[in-house]
Amino acid sequence: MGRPPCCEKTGVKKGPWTPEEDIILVSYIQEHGPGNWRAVPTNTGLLRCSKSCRLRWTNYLRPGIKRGNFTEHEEKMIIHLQALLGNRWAAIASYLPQRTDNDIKNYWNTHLKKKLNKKLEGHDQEGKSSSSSSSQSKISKGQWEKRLQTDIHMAKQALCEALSLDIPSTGDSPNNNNNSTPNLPVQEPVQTSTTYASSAENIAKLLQNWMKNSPKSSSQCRSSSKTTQMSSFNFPSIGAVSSSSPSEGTINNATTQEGLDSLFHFNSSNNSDVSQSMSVDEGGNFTPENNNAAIFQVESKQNLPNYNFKAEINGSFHQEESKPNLETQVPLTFLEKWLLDDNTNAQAQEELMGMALSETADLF
DNA sequence: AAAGACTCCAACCGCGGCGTA
DNA sequence: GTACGCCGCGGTTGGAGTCTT
Repeated sequence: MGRPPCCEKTGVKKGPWTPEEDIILVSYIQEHGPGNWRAVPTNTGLLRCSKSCRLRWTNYLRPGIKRGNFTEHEEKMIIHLQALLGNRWAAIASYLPQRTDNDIKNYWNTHLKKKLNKKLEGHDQEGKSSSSSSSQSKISKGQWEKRLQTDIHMAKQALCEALSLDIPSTGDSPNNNNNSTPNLPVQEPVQTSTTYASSAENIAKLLQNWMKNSPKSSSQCRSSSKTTQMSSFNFPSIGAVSSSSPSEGTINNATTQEGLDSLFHFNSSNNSDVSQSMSVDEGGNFTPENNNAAIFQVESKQNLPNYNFKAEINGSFHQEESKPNLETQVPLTFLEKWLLDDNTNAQAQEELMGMALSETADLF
């Protein structure tokens, strides 16, 4: 019949992840690659449910995540995509591969919503003051969105039908993630070769913070970028944590210098996805082998489901999503073309972004 | 300086789709 | 065909940090 339960509800740790847990998770994924989340807690000895592990990886530890402020361009992208797709954050995030859906969702809820509300209110005030508003401006936002979504839906259906004749299967895309636009022909909008800050940098920061934190304090402090700097470093005993998983040797190695090297020098030859260059000095201090940012060399490996990276010497990444070239001859609406276009058309995007929503509505 | 209000975001929860036994 | 588990998604929450009074 069915499978064993995902995870026992009892004895599962909740709350913020400690740096130690992060290290264990990262090293495990480095070894085995992402996926098969159910096996992660049992194999690593982490007292976390598989869901929590997956979330931690996808939202925080995963390579390629950009942190910090959203750029104006990203902001505009999100606003427009939200207008198009609604609160389908995963779909929106697929157009901003450096950002997680959680990040985008948070940013929307905390910043953009308010921003737009203010703008909307301002517009309302203007509308009230000037009675001779155009007939178009009378269309409420809700109506406009409905119309937009209907149009998109119809366009997608037409595209899907057309593609089903021309392309036997589009399901092989490694990024075909069952998101809410499954029928959209996936010429993935993400950059085929985009340079951006290493998110492995996140892990570097994390590791640096962790190195600076004492194990005791680390359980108190959050492992986010907000983590306060600690003055001393005591290397925690990861081996102790991994004692519950004797079958996994890699984690036990981490207590030795060799183990550390193997931990920080991601260069697995099988299906591991990341390779990093870092060093740990005599005092156990973690030092990236470059001045400011740690260099993580992340190379494209074959079996990686989602992310292939090429590293540059300056520590930035090229993300090369190995997607099938689904160049189609099917006519697209202007806006969908724009959405499906890659980021090399930044200027065109900027122009489109500059348009008012009411203007983009005319494109349909 | 202290207390309360507010902001932000990592993490949790619950649901639905899909795959598997 | 059915039941069950896994995975991914969107909504929500908890609490640390920051701002205001």
